[in-house]
Amino acid sequence: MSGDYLSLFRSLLGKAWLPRFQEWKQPGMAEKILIERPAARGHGDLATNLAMIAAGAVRRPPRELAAELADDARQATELAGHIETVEIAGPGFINFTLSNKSLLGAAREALAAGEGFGAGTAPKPEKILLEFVSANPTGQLHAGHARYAAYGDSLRRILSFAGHDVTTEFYINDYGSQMDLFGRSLASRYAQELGRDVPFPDKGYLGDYPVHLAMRIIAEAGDRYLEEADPELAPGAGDFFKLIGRDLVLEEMRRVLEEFRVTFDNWFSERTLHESGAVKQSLAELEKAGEMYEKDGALWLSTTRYGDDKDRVLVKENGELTYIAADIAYHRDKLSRGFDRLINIWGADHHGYVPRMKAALEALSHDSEKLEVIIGQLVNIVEMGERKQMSKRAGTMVTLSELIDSIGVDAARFFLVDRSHDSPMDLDIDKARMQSEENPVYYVQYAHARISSILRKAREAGAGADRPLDAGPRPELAVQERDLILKILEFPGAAASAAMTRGPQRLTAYARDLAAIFHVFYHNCPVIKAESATAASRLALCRLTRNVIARCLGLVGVSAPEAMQRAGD
RNA sequence: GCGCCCGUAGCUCAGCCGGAUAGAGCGUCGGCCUCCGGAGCCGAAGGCCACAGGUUCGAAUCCUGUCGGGCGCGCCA
Repeated sequence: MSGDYLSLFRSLLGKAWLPRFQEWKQPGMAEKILIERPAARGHGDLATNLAMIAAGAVRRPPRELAAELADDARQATELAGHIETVEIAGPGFINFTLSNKSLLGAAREALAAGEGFGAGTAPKPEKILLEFVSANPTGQLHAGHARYAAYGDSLRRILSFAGHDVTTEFYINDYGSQMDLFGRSLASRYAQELGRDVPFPDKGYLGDYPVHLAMRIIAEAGDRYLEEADPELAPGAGDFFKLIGRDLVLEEMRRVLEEFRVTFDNWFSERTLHESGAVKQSLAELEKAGEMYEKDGALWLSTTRYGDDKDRVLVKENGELTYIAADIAYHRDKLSRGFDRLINIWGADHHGYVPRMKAALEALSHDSEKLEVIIGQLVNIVEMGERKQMSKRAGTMVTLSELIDSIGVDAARFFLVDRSHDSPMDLDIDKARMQSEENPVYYVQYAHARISSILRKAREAGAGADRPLDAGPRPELAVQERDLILKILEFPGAAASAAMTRGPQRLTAYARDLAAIFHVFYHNCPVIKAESATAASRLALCRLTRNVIARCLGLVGVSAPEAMQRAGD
């Protein structure tokens, strides 16, 4: 946790106050110290509400406790040099004003920490498997997938930065009745394109996409598979085509995801679980553990024993396996790979599935606490002020590819991740396109470009752009300069909070704040034009600010440009 | 009917392990470019934090209920 000044300050306070906690017989109090930035400027740089928390336990007036704590802080050798003033205010807040020297020292350390500033905040680093998107390989990725892709990939970056060992995985649902239907739809379109009438299956995959796939197959292989496409001649026609189709679809998905800056360490095929016997094996294990029973000709798993609201069928009456049978084997496989935690990102339409999956893991004597399912709310497409459901059939589907084309990767990723994953989102594609130039992402990127420009100018002028932050004495700091440093010092906390709450929007919000504070600093504090020592110090502060902005953007997969193109060009 | 999520400025949404005067972007109105990038800054208007109770010194935040919206409740995936 290098460069985390606020944590350091907290632990110094804990040390200074330890005798007082012992006197109050509240030895655990040090854990409860919460350091915040007060909302109002008159309330100092940092504040703690500890006296008010303690008042309840000690049964004494908060202001009285605050007075004692404030005295201790003023006299503590640990804090000497860090603190300018300590004041009590309101119902019992203790407000600290930090010394310029301490602030500059903190900024210097943050700069020296470089890439490591704010990294490694996880209290207990874990080996994590993060599974997301996992779309059926039967069509294109849509805006809903885009949301989960942006969210999941940001989470990968954020959790890794916090010190976790993260592996990402895309589960390919390439087995079962949907795939069969897809294969038969594709076979039919292929034959039809070649002039042979092979009937289109009932409830098959409509739309242009299977037709495009068929045409691609023709472009590559001509009519070579024509006999294969006809179920009259080849009983396994669907099987043949679904595998070709799957590969084409996956290739396309991978390409679009990469363009969206989302990559997966593993692509895991459901089919392989059936072929390797892994599904049968986990069924046998459940059977052996006495967790299964037969009813109505089907095989059931007693998930109700572990909190599910009804038992679930694993083997259907007709002998086919249900989706969850394979999913159990899949999660068993994940756990066998030695992960401390499995994080799954599922759409809200799958949330009812969580209890049965956890129950299944319990039935296999696994700790279901290891499975963390994050439910992402859905994306509504808004057109002409009207909400439409995302539907492949109704043609109201906006694809990831279209989204990238209309607003670009940066704006799309920032937009998708800027609101919390558990509130539903409206996406008006036309509005998004029109407003793309006013997207908040540019506000943050502009600050980065502006700083880059200042640093370029300084370097050209030989103004010492690379001099260390503490070059020369700097007894004075402008308020805007103090605000900027204090905001930067919040970064490790923001990154930690984003990781802990699985909330990338903490970082986009933080980045916006930081950019705003930088713009204010810029308008009030000359950098290059300041006298030499001040200029050197401010240039270093600019570098630090740029690093942090770039880091925030990088953690959500958004680029940090050295220069912005002018709007309207 | 039961379960999960959401209800905060005109719009899109942060804040939700309780804290001081509730924030941002967009939109509206008024200022600021001989000066390091005006995609910026400064100011103004705009809020019973859905509603009603409860816990607390203190509630947008925690608990209960009501209303409104989304999503589930398959031998589909």
